[in-house]
Amino acid sequence: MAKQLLLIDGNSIVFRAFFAMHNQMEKFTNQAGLHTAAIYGFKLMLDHILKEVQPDAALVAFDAGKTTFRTEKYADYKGSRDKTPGELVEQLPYVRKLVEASGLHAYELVNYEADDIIGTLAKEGDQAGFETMIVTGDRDLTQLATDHTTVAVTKRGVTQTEEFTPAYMQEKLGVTPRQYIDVKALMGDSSDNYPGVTKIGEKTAVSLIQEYGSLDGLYENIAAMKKSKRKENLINEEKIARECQDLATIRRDAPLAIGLKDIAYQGPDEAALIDLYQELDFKSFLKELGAQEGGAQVDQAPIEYQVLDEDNMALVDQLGATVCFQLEMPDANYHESPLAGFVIGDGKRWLVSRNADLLTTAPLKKLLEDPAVERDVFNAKAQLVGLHRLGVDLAGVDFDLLLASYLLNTSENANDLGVLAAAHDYHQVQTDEEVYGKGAKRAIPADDEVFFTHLAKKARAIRDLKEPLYQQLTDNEQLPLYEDIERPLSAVLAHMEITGIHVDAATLKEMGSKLVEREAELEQAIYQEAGEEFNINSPKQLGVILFEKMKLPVIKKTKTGYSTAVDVLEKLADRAPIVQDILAYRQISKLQSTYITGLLKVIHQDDQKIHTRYLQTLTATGRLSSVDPNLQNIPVRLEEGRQIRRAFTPSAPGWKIFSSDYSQVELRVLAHVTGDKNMQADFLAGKDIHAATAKRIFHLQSEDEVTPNMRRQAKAVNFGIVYGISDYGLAQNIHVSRPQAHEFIQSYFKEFPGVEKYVHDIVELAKQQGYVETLTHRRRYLPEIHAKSFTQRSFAERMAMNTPIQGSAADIIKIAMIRMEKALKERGLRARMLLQIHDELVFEAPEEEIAILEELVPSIMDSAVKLDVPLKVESKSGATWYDLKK
DNA sequence: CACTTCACG
DNA sequence: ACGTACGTGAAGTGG
Repeated sequence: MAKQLLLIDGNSIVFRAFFAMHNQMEKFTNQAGLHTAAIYGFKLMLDHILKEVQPDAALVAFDAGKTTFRTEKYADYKGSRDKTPGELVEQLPYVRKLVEASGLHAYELVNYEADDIIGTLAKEGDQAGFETMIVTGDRDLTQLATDHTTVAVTKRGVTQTEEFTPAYMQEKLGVTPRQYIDVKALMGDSSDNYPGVTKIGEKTAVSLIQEYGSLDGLYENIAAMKKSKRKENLINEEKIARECQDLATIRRDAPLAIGLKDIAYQGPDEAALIDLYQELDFKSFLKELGAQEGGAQVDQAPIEYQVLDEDNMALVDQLGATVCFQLEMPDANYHESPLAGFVIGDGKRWLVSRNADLLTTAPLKKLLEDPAVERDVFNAKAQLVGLHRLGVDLAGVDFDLLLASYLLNTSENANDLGVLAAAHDYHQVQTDEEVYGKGAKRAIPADDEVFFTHLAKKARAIRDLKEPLYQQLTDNEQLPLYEDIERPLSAVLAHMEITGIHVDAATLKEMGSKLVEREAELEQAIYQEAGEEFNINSPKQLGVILFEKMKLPVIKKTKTGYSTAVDVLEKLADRAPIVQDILAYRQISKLQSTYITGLLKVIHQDDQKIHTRYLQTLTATGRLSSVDPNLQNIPVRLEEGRQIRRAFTPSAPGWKIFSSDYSQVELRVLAHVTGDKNMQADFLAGKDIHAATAKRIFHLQSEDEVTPNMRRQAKAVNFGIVYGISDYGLAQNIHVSRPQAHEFIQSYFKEFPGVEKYVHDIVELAKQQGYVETLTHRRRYLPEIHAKSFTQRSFAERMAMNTPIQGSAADIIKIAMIRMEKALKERGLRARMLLQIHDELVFEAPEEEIAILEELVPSIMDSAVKLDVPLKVESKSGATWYDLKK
């Protein structure tokens, strides 16, 4: 088989890719704000063509600059072109990098266009017996087609092409490739700005060339041509036609410094591609490489380890005073995950085992429980819980790779050691997904070598990343956040998770059976009203019933169809009785599936408790989240749902549930960080803040004049400020017109000038430094603050306003939790902290300790930090979580 | 696995 | 003109 030569017209493909993806251009930017759509499109084209042609030699030709021999000869050549957009120019260097990393040669030649390079090499290819494929976005190159050279011209996108061979050109255009030049000479080319002969377009040009064979043939025989205006033009403009012919002719003898022998194609340089994709944020392509090559980017060099067993435990005593440790739990839920093995080591030696029970034996248990040993881990909280299951009390941790990574960049919230290591440019450890697989195929490898190597490399990664990450925390002024807040908090959270909260299954089941009955009634009523049975839980089917069959007005649409969300249904409620029933059905079915069935599934049979997991390294703001199950969204707003809380009871008779929550903590933080004197004055005076806000923005004499509706609106404005206000959002929320909402905001800013200054300044700060911070220097990067897209940029601006507020509130309660845990211990109280719900702490305690908690908990919470306004804490207690009373 | 909906702060 | 309130998790549907 003949050798294959691939020649790509770089500039024209990049242009095509850029304009093909122009409408989604803003979706394709990397973190640094670089546009990447054209690079992306180019990559798609490249993949496509490399699949079709397996080249032995390949080259991408680029234009060297604006001036070429053509512009020297003809000043107007390409003179009408618009300036290349900046969004495209910035991508060109990356396209070259992509080309080179993909194993193709890139070439340009001063004074020549890419076409000429391609023409010259195609000729060399023909002579050397190659089969050549030329890929371009420019039809002019079809003149290069021969029996051994095919010209693929992109159409519409960049991956679909039309392939021009001499035969196809004859059939489609009626001329040969060589004749195509002469056709162009007569008709001209407006995009390249050469005119051709007056009044001759493509049709005429083609028929003339067909008749006379060529431009030369035409002028040789022109005297015999019938007298006409056209003949006159042809004669008068012969010079132009000859010039245009010269311009249209692609050179096949450009003085290239390279030849076919220099452009052998040997496949991609994966490491370079990975670096490039990382810089460009091409996640899907990164994934492809990882999947195809099994993590080729990871250094696969072996690591030395020793397998521990009962007989060589003495090795443990030889470890130094600083050890990296990991109890391996393959399932995310470490309360239940199998304990697959462990690794412990000090950098000199890595000891591994599949037998987690060894950890309960003397030298290892002692090492883990000795406060004098410095232990470094990945996810201290998980290690604490896992070891607790073995009866080992991990005494404390120095470096937690997961926690440190999260603080350095709260948006990089992966939960996998390999992924995070790679994010810190460390490539000597694989991800769990790579080693263990995913989905149903996920399993601990049976092969000792594979499993132990992975464990040892994880431990080594913890060790290798310790110094650089500590250094970065220090540089960011985040060391106190790490050492004084997050690290101690991980132990507090572990303790809360292990303690769990008692849930009475019988109560839930009883509620469940009542709900099932009511659900069935509503279901029948809905079918009746609809006149047919359908799946009420399917928004799609429901949409058909409501908006097609019953012809109710469509208020809002989603990506996929009609919206049937609450706010829509509420607007339709008085038009058809079915809507009320659907709302009621939804409410009940939510309670049933999420809160009755859902919670019953996660009550542990041995202790009748639910043990949630708090995710400490997930949210971008610094809040916790709660999973398996989520105990931070147990119903409270509506009475029917609130009943669920009856099932949450103390774990011992004679005990009670106790809860304290911060009152308006986010607004107090707002008053503090903005320094707004009016808002601070209202808080210092102990006022009802929403009423006080209403009095100010509605210009009332006293708070007595505030109507409930005014207070409600003021409250919404306060929330809006915290969320990063917009008139649109506020208008939606309180159902007023957008100008009206705008008025509210202006009035608010006038009354609270410090707040206005803050929302302006924080966005500027985010733009200037690239991130915002909370009270404790928790950081959130906002690269999209520079986005050109209004939507994206606006999002980032609201995050800039909201994150310091929400995040500082999170800081405050975290500090309180650490102090609270300590206080309970110091005072020898039996009370236990069970739940954190963002601004609320829930405890259980013996009845006789409730009075103590009523003093202690608020005093610790309200003194967690010193703000310019007081923190206010309210407490309640009761027999169950439902029954809490002041 | 994406999408929609709805529970919480 | 653009077109959204901030931060989460779970369940169900349907491709």
